[in-house]
Amino acid sequence: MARRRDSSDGVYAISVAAELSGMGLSSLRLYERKGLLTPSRTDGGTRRYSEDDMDRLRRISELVEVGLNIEGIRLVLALEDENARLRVQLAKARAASGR
DNA sequence: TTTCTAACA
DNA sequence: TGTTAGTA
Repeated sequence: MARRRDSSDGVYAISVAAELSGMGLSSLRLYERKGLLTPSRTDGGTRRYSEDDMDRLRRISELVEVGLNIEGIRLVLALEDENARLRVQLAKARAASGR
C-alpha cells in the first residue's frame, strides 16, 4: 500500500543531514544542543532528521551566512515558528467571524 | 551511531 | 563563539 510520508517523519541519518546541509556532524549536534532544532529519535536513540528539519537546517545555514550567531538564529526561528502559528490562528478567527 | 572533552580560529 | 578531532 502506498503510505504517505509526513514531512515531519524522520528519514535522514545525521550523516546524510550533514551532507545535504553542508555542515559537520558536530555542528548539527551542537545546533540541537542549543535548541535550534529537535530531530526525532529512534528507539536506539539515533537522530532522525525529517524534511521539516532539513528545511529548518537550510534556514539555519542562510542565517549563518547573514552573520547571526546561534543565539540569534534560535531567536529568529522561535519567532518565525510563533508567527506561523499565529497566522493559522488568525485565519481561523477570520473565517469564524465571517470576514 | 552516541556523548563528552580538548584544542583551535 | 563555533568548529573540528579524538575517544569510549
